[in-house]
Amino acid sequence: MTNVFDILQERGFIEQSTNEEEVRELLGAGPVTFYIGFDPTADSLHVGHFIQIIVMMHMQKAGHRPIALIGGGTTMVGDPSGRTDMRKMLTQDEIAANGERFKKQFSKFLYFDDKDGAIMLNNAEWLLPLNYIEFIRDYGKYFSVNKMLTAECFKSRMEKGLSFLEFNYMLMQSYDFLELYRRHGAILQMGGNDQWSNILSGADLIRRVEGAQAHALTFRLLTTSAGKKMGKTESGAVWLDPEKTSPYDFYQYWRNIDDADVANCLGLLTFIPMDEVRAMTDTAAGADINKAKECLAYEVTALVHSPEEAEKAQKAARALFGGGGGNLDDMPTSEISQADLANLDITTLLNKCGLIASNSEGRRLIKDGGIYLNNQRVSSFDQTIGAADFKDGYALLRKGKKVYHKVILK
RNA sequence: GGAGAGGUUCCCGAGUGGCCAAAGGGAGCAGACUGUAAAUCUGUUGGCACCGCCUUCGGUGGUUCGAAUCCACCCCUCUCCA
Repeated sequence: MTNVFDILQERGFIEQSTNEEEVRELLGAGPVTFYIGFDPTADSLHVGHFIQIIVMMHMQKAGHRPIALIGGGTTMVGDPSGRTDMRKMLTQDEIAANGERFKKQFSKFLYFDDKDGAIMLNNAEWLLPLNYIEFIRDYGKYFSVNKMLTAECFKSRMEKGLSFLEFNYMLMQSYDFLELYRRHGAILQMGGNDQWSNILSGADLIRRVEGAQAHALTFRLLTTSAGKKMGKTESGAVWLDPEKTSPYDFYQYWRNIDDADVANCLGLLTFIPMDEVRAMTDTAAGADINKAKECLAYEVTALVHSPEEAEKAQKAARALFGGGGGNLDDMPTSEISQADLANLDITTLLNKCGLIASNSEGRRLIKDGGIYLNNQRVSSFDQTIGAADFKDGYALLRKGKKVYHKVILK
């Protein structure tokens, strides 16, 4: 059987490890219990988390045991890594509620059932009851402030300022690793490359306290070829929760990524064998790359939502962009009543559908020629909408080239 | 605690009494060209009953015909000193 380390490497995940050879051997030798932490700072996981989940899936497939750690405790502190300012403080209730949402989402991707299955834990369990004096006496003594200050994750904050609260984050995460080592024999922590210093610090703590060797392995963050973080849209992150990012929008996000990022994403976000990925993208010149994009969009949507949802999204997208035919049932839709129809103008309608944030924006868009009703450019912002615009009971609104919205007249 | 610098529209960052809804850049949005791509060019980016009106420049008061700009107090951030 192929060593999962090689798989991860081939697919482009691996960025840094404590010792490449040792970690590789470790993963080849037998089942390893490892963990990845997720701080519940929002009410849904997003694609940045998804890449970590994919890693856990690869690892579980290879016979290793994942611990999905929900950071109910660490979120109380807030990770300063990769941030230029302090995070918004969340209340304990919000954190707990978010943690519950995470929990549900995880169960979709990993097996937790049997005794060898994945484990889901929340570090609130051991972090919240910690006693301050006891903790800093027993563990604080192992941390060198001088050394911590040289860590990359703090360096960037030396100018903008770093509160003592956030400075403690590294200790909390390190303690997690130690706790999971003690409870479940976890000897490997993985995470995004921004977690490198936090993870290392935990491995150090285990060595100092327990005299045992623990390992760190970090992955590339999901970035575009231009180095920008992926998974962001104008309306925020690309969420895994279908309520927050509809399967259609999710599909479209991947369908629209840059040519240069397709191969990358196929490696990181799907399970398509790498030789197929290469076959699809290596030679794909010009418009052929679109096939690879469709494949990517379909696969990721199928994984995150379901093959049925992916199918629907694909059909809707093809119907809209492929020119005629196809099924318009699965695109974003609003309903209006006969009563709404009285004196209904285009701006009001756009507003109702959530396509514009203000009437001013609507005016602007119409002035710029960016609004279409039933594929006819709208030229006046006070154009009225009547029953005649609803052929077959619906009207098709479009904003710009890509944002379609169906309005059903009830 | 002391001294200094600073808090401006989504972000960075100009602006130091009227010509400021506020330069410039980034980012977003739209148009053209395309492959639902990139690059490029153009337009645009507080709100509204939109040739006009209303609300914005950390907060609260004040000076003034008029304040993002001046004054007072307060809050917050950074740097140096303790």
